[in-house]
Amino acid sequence: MPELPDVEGFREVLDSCGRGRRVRHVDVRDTGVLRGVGVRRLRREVEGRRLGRPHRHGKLLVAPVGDGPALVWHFGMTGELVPASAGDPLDRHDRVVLTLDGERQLRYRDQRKLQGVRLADGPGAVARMLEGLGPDALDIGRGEFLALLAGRRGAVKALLMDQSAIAGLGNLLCDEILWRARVAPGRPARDLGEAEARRMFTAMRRVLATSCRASRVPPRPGWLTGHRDDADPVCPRCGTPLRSRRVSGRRTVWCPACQH
DNA sequence: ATACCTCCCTGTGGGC
DNA sequence: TGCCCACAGGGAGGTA
Repeated sequence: MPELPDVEGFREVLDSCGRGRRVRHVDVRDTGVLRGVGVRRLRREVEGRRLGRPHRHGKLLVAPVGDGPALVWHFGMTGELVPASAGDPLDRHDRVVLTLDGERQLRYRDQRKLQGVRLADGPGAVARMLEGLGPDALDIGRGEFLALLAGRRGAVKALLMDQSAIAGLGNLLCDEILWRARVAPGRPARDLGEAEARRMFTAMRRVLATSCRASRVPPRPGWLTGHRDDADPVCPRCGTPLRSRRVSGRRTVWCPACQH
């Protein structure tokens, strides 16, 4: 699930429910989601400290605890951050439960455990975790975006999906952006014309803005995302049957009539 | 630099 | 009904 808009929603959850509150207890219910940190060190570094202002870069969510370390979440395909009360029944996929002041809880819920939680010792460690990522998709300027496209000969969708080039876009967002900009996913990025490249940037901004408001890529009837799982999906713009194939290892859906 | 492959996990839905 | 496989909105690491 989680792409930039989803993680932005988790950041808001963390900010509104967690910021300024002390972590009373860390309950690791499944160590399979801990990355590079064990239960003991996690508890020692986090329990008793207050959550700071959370920060998101791409699909990573960084939550400072106290004045030193930070929790760093990556939600994989199925992760989410769920606000709860201590008395609420646990979900079978609640992997890590933070109990805060006032019986509040933040639960890291994740079915597949493809990614998980890391602990950064301090600001330097946070920076190292982020250093492989490109600029955040919400921050990148048009000039920088156009330069990115011009510098790649591979498929434009592969570029958008590459977190080291631009951080935050996932499979659904990429397909939606390409569909809105009327660009076929397999086109070599550097072959795009000026007008196409500008449409790509505009589409990215609009799709991100709307998706962030919904904290997800909304499966609206007028969006490609609203139809990709239909039995016989057709383009919501022109009615042409949609096509589907793998691009950069992911299912890619596009309209052969409006995307060139 | 880029395209492919496998692997990491769990759950679901379809075909047989 | 049961079994097996492919696939699912994540990424890393290795190979050509």
